[in-house]
Amino acid sequence: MSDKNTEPAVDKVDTSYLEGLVGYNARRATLVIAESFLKHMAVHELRLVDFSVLSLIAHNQGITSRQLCATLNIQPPNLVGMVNTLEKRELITRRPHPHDARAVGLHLTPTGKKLVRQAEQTVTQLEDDATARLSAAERRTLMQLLRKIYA
Amino acid sequence: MSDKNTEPAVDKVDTSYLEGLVGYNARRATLVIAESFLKHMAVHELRLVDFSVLSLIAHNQGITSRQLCATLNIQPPNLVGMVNTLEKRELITRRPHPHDARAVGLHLTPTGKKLVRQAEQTVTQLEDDATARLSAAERRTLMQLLRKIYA
DNA sequence: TATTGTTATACTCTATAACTATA
DNA sequence: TATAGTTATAGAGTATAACAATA
Repeated sequence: MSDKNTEPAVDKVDTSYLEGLVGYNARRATLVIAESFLKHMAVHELRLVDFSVLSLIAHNQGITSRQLCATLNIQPPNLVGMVNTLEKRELITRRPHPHDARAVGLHLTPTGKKLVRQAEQTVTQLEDDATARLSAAERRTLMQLLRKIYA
Repeated sequence: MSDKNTEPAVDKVDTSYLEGLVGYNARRATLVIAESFLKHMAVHELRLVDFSVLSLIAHNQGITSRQLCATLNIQPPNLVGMVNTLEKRELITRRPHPHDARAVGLHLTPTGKKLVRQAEQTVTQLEDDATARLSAAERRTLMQLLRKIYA
């Protein structure tokens, strides 16, 4: 065949348009951190959402499932299994809510408290790694700017 | 029952720990933008990933499926259906790759080009809305800091 | 041997409808 | 009438194994 082939081939992919979007950059950064999170949290057998739930219970002893769902944007049916699993692992307990017989307060067990302490240390390390190329001031700026988008 | 109930109840949920994490803030911001994206892109019948694929083809005529997968972190089997759908909608065409008979070059049709132009305008508007509380300088800083995390 | 594109398939994540007990 | 927690279920999204055609 003669070589006057006019079909274009792509050498290096031009991503400049997408890189000009905040959404694209936020998504890529989030995925990188989430991947690191998944890997580092494997030793504790926790996923991202499990850690968020445990940490919120740790800092809000007696929080209800509904409050967790509202805070983390989880649908109530999707939380049920997670809470059951955490309870079976004896990381949390359900106790009656003081003012509302429909609701159940969630509390950490001593084992749960210990795990949260360890997991939060892991997260601190992981966050330091992920933001290693940022100064402390840049890190604060970044979180401030992100909050302006979602809050 | 006597009211010396010692069970704690949570009034306002304390999220300060999670808000101190870059990953948490990045995730929340990403979800807010993604939700807006989904809503605004509904008129074009495009999801986030469809737009990314179309936009990359627009700026890289002749790009292959593999290159799209590598750029967007998609598994090849998951791209097949998307490309088929876009082809059925007559937004893209497959043409032989000039140097590699295994590969297929992806190209926009005139209809596809028109849709990408419209969709990119929608995205610009949407990004402006999402970052309305940021100055132009802050927007640039935000993208720069996010890139330092994932690049 | 390695890579492109593909099929089949499974697993996770997320969303909705409907029920019960209580407010 | 509304809300908390739950069950069942469906739909997206994402991942792996294996194959034919070509490098």
